[in-house]
Amino acid sequence: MITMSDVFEKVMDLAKRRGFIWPTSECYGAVAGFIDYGPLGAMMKRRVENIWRDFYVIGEGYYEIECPTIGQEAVFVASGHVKGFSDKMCQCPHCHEYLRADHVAEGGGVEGAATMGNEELAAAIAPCTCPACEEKLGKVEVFAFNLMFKTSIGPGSQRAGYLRPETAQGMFVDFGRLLRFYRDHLPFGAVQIGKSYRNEISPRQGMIRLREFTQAEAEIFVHPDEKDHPQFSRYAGYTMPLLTSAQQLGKEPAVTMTMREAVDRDLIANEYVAYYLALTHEMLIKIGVKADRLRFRQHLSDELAHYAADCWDAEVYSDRFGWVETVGIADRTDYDLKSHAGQSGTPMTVFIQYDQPKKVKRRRIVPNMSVLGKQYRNKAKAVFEALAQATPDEKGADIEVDGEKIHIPPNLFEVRDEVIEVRGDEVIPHVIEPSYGIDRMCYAVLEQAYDEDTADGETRTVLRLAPCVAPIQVAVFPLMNRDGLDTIAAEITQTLKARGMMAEYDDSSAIGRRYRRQDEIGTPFAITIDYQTKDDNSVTVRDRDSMKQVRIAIDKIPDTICSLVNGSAEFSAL
RNA sequence: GCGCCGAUAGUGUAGUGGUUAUCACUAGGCGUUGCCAACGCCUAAACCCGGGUUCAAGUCCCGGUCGGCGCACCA
Repeated sequence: MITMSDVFEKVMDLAKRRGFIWPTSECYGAVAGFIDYGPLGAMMKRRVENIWRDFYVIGEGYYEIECPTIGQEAVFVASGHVKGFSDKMCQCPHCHEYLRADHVAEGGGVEGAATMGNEELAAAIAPCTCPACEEKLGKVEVFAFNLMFKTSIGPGSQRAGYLRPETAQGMFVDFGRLLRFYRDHLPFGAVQIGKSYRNEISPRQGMIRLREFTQAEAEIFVHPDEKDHPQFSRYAGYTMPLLTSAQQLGKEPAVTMTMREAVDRDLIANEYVAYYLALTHEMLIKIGVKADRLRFRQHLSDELAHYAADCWDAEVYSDRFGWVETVGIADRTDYDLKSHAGQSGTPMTVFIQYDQPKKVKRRRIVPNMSVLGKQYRNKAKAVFEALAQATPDEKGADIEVDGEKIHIPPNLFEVRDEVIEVRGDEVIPHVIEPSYGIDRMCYAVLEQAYDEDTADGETRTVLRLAPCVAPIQVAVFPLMNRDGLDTIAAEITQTLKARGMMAEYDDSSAIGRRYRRQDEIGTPFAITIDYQTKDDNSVTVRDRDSMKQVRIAIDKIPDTICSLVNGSAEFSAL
């Protein structure tokens, strides 16, 4: 282990130098909040994404969909992003500091700032002092800063579009199609991996806060009364440290307990949330996050979105940035589907059939259309509607239409009591949403993998990447670049590639240098062809972390390397 | 956005306003080399961008961009 105060800089340096990530469009000057993944970074990121797919698409059976990254305005009106994703801001005329206008107002004792319009708020904060320079603000302009990138769709810019600030909305608006795809059954889920965009005011911290970033989100639609996960037994006994809201308020350390216990004690809202907390824990460990640098923190009531029933963040500890929110797992209730149903006019419900149809008594009031229609003419429709809701007695029914009280005598309608069969309910599903920040996961993987040790008195830089996320899975070296060793090495490389392995052949310079080069980019295994190979068809396999070597037969190479990379075999057991 | 600090080959760096911009590593070529950054020879490669001051700017000044830190922001 190394103790380095600034792993961040070393990791970023290595990332730039060896082609993991670098600033975008450097020849024109980079742009804050945007990065390029280089050859090795893009490869590693795909591996992380594919492990995510293994868990959600293959494991859970939630199919992946792909929606546009530009959405029309209505989508984000419904989601609340057009209104709620913007902050009311103002600029101090004295020190030119940008300030949150509503925060200034609250600090100055103004009530109801959150609901004020821009002009009203500007007037309200005029007597307040600037929190930065403590001058009296006076006349300022309050303006909205929306964190969404806005664009226009088609010529003439009649139609507003936004770059999506999250992938989630695509799955919500596709609800009807997805429901039919899953043959009208709850629960079901859909997932999406893709770019999202937020026009951050001041992005910082390398790849932690980006203006364009990759999200992997799952939207799991469940019956609101059935939040027990059918496969919960898989994780019922799974333990991990939980930092509940109570623990945080009491400044107590995280508690470790099983998921079963956490749900039973109501620390986690339901089995679904608990299941995905555990699944997330398992996945983050698999990609190489260290258990002691991973915790799950529950949102406090004041940071919980108003519609959410429960929300937990998986936080990964960074030497540079402290605890970084990397995954969010929320029970979003029926908020999103309700919003889109309301905005679009399309019902977003599932018909849940009863085991037995219910017989329900119903009173129906049938108006005498021909008489009432003539009598009330253009008001007739409103009269019929009011009458249907009325509770008539033997003297007739008293209704009110447009403020006018109307008496309908009993001979102008008929009251029918009937028994009808109700076969089920229309239910708005609740949504369980695990949402992963892929870029942050990649950063965590790199930072935690970075290590320096001493080999032969020299410092060795080594990325201890989990074999399953390492960009290059195996390197193949001929000990000498002659005597046929190079052709044997080239053949082995081809064989490995034919098995789908990312194998790299290298015959340049000294063998030690080649090992070091691969150590630095995290290649877990190296095969060396030496003179003994020509005698007995065996090669050495070298382990990156221990630098130990074992001999294996050439024909065993593909199977052995595959098992080592996918984790079904350990090097130490060879 | 504000404030402070910084920016020189791929990386890390030296560089009092005045020669052909220093050194190391890295990378490429050739040779050598029987397992962990070996060696020899050769080669490639940089003053962030735009103004200004000056006879002369990598160096001083102003603006911008990017990066780091603090503030603010982070549905």
